[in-house]
Amino acid sequence: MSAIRLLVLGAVRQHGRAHGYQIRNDLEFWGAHEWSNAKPGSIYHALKQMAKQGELLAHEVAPSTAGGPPRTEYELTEAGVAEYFRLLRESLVAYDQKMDVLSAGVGFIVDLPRAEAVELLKERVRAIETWRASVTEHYVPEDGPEQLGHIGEIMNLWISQADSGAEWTREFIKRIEAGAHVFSGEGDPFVGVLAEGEENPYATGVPAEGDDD
Amino acid sequence: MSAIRLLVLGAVRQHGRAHGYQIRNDLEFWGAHEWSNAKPGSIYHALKQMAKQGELLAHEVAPSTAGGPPRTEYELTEAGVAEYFRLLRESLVAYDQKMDVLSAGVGFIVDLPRAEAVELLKERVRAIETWRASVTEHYVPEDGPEQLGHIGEIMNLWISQADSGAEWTREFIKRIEAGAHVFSGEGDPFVGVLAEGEENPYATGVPAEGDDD
DNA sequence: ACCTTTCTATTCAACTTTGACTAGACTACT
DNA sequence: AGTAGTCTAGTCAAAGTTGAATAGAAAGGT
Repeated sequence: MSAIRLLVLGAVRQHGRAHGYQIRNDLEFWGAHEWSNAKPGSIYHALKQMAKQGELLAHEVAPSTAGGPPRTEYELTEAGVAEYFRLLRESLVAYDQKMDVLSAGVGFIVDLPRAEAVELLKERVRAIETWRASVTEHYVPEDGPEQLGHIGEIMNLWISQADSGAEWTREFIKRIEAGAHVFSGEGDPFVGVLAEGEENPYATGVPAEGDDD
Repeated sequence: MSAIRLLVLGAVRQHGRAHGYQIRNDLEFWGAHEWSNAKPGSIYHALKQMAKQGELLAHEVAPSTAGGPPRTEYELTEAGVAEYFRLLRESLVAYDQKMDVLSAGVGFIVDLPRAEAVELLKERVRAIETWRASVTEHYVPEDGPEQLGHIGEIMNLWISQADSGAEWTREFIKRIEAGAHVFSGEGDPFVGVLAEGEENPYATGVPAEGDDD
């Protein structure tokens, strides 16, 4: 699973109704262009695809109000909302070391009730621990990991990343349990969208230096 | 950059001459199906694409010796060798948090001289540190990261993963400097390929349980 | 008034990835 | 000797991703 659908669904949902360019801007505002494959092409493709599959409803809209070609606005259908929450829950639980998916999930985690968020993250920790156990058990030869030669270093790497991921999750759980952030049904949500016309303080300029990927 | 080309080039190179199914088996032997997109389709596609681009030379080979359709064997061209080392070096230095690329690079790191390996890994550490500095500098508002709400948690996550990646790299460097592993030009290399007919102790069965991705 | 740049919004072709499918040959059992 | 199962080897259509290209409108200079 890639992060793009979750991101697009979540972004459209926050607006109620949005066109591609708005999504693109929001994702940039969240820094998603840094950690996900949220390029224009992918966004428009996801919008069209999900419209075709009935998760989004496409409204044809007159030539845009501010220059450029006419734009299409999208809205979540019921199926879209269901899919959104399915992807959101999955992104928080599943450990497949896809950081972009987890990041997207964290970005929308406050759409869930606090208790469920904690529950999902705890399940995540368990999933990581299970993964770790199964990997160390299956991939370490009886005569010790040295037998793997430098290939064993890859295992080291993955395990260290898994441990650090688990540790971050535990700390995050603690912060949530201590009352951090505003979750679903707890009053004014933190909104991470740009209002029509609001300027984006983080507009594509982060890489300023360090642009050498 | 995806890891597949590096993996395929490296695997073909170790055999001297190999067909798709052999590659597929090697990658499975290394556990690459766990941490990379090395599915059959991708492997065959990469082989054909690179053959078309002159990095591999395709030999048509008679109906296989052991059942199944006729197979095509591939060999690295000079351009292929150059591309292999280019990708290998890039994979070790670049910090774009693609674990599969780094993993592939580590898997082939011993094809480089020990000194160069250390040099590249040190550059990697520097790249991570630069990335970290630029992110914290650009994305933290003046009034503290709390202003970002739960979005700030994503930054926490990325930074913790970066730190753990840097730490692993430093430890790996230490081990190499202390003489671990056998690098290019240091005698019998550690070979991670299966000989014709040798059985694969790690054949697709690792997920045994924990298969729920 | 004219030209250049920038912003808005999207499209497209080329490439890559996915997962299911095909199909021949050997293996083991009844 | 038939046949169910598995191993070998690869293909293909559908989906996703990338990066560049398009095109109208407004802003800003000369």
